[in-house]
Amino acid sequence: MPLKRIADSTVRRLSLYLRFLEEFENAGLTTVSSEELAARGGTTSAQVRKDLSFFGSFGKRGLGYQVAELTQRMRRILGLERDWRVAIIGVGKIGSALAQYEGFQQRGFRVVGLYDSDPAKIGRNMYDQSVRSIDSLAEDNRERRVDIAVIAVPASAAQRVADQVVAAGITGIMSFAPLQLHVPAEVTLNTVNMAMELERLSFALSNRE
Amino acid sequence: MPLKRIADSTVRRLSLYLRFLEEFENAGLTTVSSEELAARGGTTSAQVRKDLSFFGSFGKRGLGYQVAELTQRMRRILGLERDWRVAIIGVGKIGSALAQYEGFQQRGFRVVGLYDSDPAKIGRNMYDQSVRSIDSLAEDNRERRVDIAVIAVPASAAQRVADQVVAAGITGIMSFAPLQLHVPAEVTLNTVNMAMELERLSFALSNRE
DNA sequence: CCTATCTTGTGAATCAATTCACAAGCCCTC
DNA sequence: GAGGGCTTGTGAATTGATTCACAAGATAGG
Repeated sequence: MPLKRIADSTVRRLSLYLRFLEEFENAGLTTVSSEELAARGGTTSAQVRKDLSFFGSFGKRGLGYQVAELTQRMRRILGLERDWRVAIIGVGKIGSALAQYEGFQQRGFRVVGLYDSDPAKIGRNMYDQSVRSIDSLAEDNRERRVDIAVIAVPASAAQRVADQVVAAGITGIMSFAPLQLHVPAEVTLNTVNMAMELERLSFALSNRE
Repeated sequence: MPLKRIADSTVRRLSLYLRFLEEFENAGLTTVSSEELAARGGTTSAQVRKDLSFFGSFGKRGLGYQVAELTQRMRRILGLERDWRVAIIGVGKIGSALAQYEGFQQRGFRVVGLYDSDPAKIGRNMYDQSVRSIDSLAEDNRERRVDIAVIAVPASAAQRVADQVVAAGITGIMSFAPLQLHVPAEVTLNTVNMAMELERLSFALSNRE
């Protein structure tokens, strides 16, 4: 639907707007202006309108936006109207935290598989799933049809796991490994790098006024 | 040290460069060019040189950069030459994962306190620390001198906790709560929003060619 | 129906980030 | 110590993102 490439910063803000719209909806508001959305998110009304304008025109001049309608539009734009089938690879601390995270399931990200390489974990039942060997990923995926693989293994194993994920035909990856993964262009990769986030904070704290 | 405000994207890349430099150092390389650093990180050599130029000139023309020297410079720039005293607030799934995360400690982020509001957890010993009530944060901090509070509590409690953190005189916050926190300007806040990251991936997957 | 008051949607202008391109410096060889 | 081959550091040019500013629609009230 979008005519030109959408900037990453725009997508991040859309996600924020959706969060605020849900708040407003829960608070019983039926209508919201770009100014109100902007105030809630610490941005400007022009920014909000520009962001939305990439996808269409959803408001009424003089009036603002219908909360319920805009919420639904945002969900559609962000691809949240469908369920996503997720496999979590690496059932260590981070993997376990994610497997149990309710917000995950609630938003339509359904965990359909847990994988690990540790023989002590393989075969065990954890978080309502039977843990399987990473080596069975490709075979499993013939019927599991996983959309997104969450990579939560140590840095040293991450690239090998990523290769297996790609080989299994999974085209979405969310990685928590603190390094740069290499995947083919047709695979979409999003990395959350905790080390980088800490260092960003360290930099900011070290360079105040 | 930096003369003008440094862009967030620049700091993120500095953090990446540091990671690559450590790799190169482990591999025994003594010298590296901006072109090699760029190739490793999927950017351009001009970008690398421009990023570094905000902080000084660290290379030798015709030769490149000394790996060991540049590594140390990057550490200094990012504020990683000192230890940071960290308190983890909310010892649930995410908080526990972080408390046990070795990369955390290794990079000089020392966990000096665990806090929770659950009476079943308060007083217990977890991960080599005695869990304390969030309400004792301000009092504790008179001697604990925490630099960074990691907020890993449910969204509904996050703003209240943030207020307590600020009241305790802690000026660095890393939040994992999926909402926008409001803090005074003198407090540095960095938010990792998992919901946003998932939605970013969802958007990317939904809008492929 | 006309006027006053809002608020959107969007080109134009500004501000910021990235890329280009090249002079300047360094090493090595002869 | 002069020349060739590299690679840095940085102004200038370009590309991209944000902000400005205003015409166009919409509502409400008289």
